[in-house]
Amino acid sequence: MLIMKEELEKAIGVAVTEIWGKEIAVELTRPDEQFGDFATNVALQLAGTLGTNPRQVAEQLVTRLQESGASTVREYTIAGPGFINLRLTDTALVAACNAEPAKTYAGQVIVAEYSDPNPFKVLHAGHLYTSVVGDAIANLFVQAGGDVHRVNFGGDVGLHVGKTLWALLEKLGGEYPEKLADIPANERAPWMAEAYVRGTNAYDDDPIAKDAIIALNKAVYGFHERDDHTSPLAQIYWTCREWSYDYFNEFYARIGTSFEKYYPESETAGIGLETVRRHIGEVFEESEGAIVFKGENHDLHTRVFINSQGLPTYEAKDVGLIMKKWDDYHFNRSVVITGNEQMQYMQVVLKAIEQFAPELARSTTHLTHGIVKLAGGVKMSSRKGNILRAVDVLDAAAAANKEVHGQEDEGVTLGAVKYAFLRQRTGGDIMYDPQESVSLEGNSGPYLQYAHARARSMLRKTETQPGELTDLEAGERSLVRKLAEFAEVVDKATSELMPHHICTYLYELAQKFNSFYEHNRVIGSDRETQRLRLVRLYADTLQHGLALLGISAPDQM
RNA sequence: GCGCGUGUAGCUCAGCUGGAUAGAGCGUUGGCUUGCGGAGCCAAAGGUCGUAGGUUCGAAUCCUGCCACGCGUACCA
Repeated sequence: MLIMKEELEKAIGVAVTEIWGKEIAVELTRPDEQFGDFATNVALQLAGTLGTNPRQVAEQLVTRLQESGASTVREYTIAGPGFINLRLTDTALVAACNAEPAKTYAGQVIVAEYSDPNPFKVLHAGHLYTSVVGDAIANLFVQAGGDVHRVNFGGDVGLHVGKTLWALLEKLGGEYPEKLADIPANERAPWMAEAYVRGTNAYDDDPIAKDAIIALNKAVYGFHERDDHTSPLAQIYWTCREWSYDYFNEFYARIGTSFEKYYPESETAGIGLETVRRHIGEVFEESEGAIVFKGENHDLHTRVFINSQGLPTYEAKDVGLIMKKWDDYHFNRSVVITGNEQMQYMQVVLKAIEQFAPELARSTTHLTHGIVKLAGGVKMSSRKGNILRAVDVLDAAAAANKEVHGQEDEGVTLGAVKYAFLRQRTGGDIMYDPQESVSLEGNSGPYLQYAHARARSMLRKTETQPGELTDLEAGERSLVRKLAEFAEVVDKATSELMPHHICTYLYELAQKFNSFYEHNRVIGSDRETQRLRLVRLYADTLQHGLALLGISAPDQM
């Protein structure tokens, strides 16, 4: 389709040049179905510079196109103030359905970093959201031919570790790593999460605890520097760190994503520190005892990269991360997905990197999203940390699904959550309503899954083999027209890194099909082979689109 | 204060590289079932696109002011 569309745009551009001697970028758009398959407003654009009536311009252009235009176009019409609408031949339209999305990233190495949970802490709703979005975006790169590497970054060192460790010691009654064996595997994550909350409160309320936590934080850096795995405290640290990664992996497996590499901060801190120090004077400078990057010179904020104690801040660790990713992958493009509270922060980091490694900064894209809000609110106990956890969201969806559907179905529950997250444009906060997401009516993941299952069911029901699609009837043509848009929609979602376009499209497609289905018999009709082909095309397209979103398309539900 | 972002129907959202009557879903109202999975389809009601200006043949879309909310604004991430 893309190729055909580009050819048509080019042909119109050539005609314009031949008639008026002007170069103009022609862009075909998708008009309302009543007008045609493609439309262009070139006549309106030209009328201004030519000083003539747009409809006259359109007529002149259409006459020319009718003489020498593409064979894929059946007719050109002029409408409204001077739009030119094109209607394709059935053959061209059907051919367009089989077009593959563009392989924009063929042969390119892409690193997608998302999710980024911190060891020793709980996974919250934001991690679920960013994981779902990141996974879908990574899928788009894969679809476009990229060699995609999914990676994850998290703080296995830092104050939050000290806080958790402090409370863990209290729970254990001291540095007794052997007591960890008493914690059952399924209680480890909540046990640690609770410790983090307790440690945080102690840090804020109790000066003595605060000093102890700061000391613990320093001690943890020491475990990495000395490669200490044997001292009692180190044993507790490494074991709990491992527990965290187990907990993350279990969660990712549940939601159907996985990462090929974790970059713990402990591994990026050193290289970050080193890199920043190497560029003191040219890029970074000393200020009030710290090493900073003067963002003011670039219309950004000044930020600290190495604090006055000589420790790397997150800024330096992020510098290290980008350097490390580069060493590991030599990527063509690196995408980092985080919450939008980090947007301006990341601009500073990238601007700093641009000063000494411009190609790295240029090939790095930072995408941000908002936070997940639960419709109707949810009871959040301060004992749990007063946050909406990832499992709370999944459990709410599962409960709603069970209530409506009468049974548990992880595939449907996940489809509901993922679709609800992805159908909204990435960037702003999103409102999640569990009831609505599983409702199976309206714009939901399960609606699409069901639509797919129903189509597959029809294909199962008959022995007749799908045939060629020709001489389309009105209802069929309308559906084919929609199917032909798929590749374009995927391309748009890929170039903008906006998966929601696919959601919007799939829902419109399903509505189109349901309408067709309601008014046209397939099995047993005299156009059965043709329509079966249409049904299969539809089911395949739905399945393909859902797969890009990371949503399963069961054959039966 | 400054910077970034958001503001579209009762609710949740598309549309935002300017174009043809501003689109969906939920909810509301009415219709369709002796049929391939009715978890559907058809239809109606509902919007001064935050607000005031500006640019343009044409603005939800671009520019400016203002209002509301969110985030950021040096040693957190």
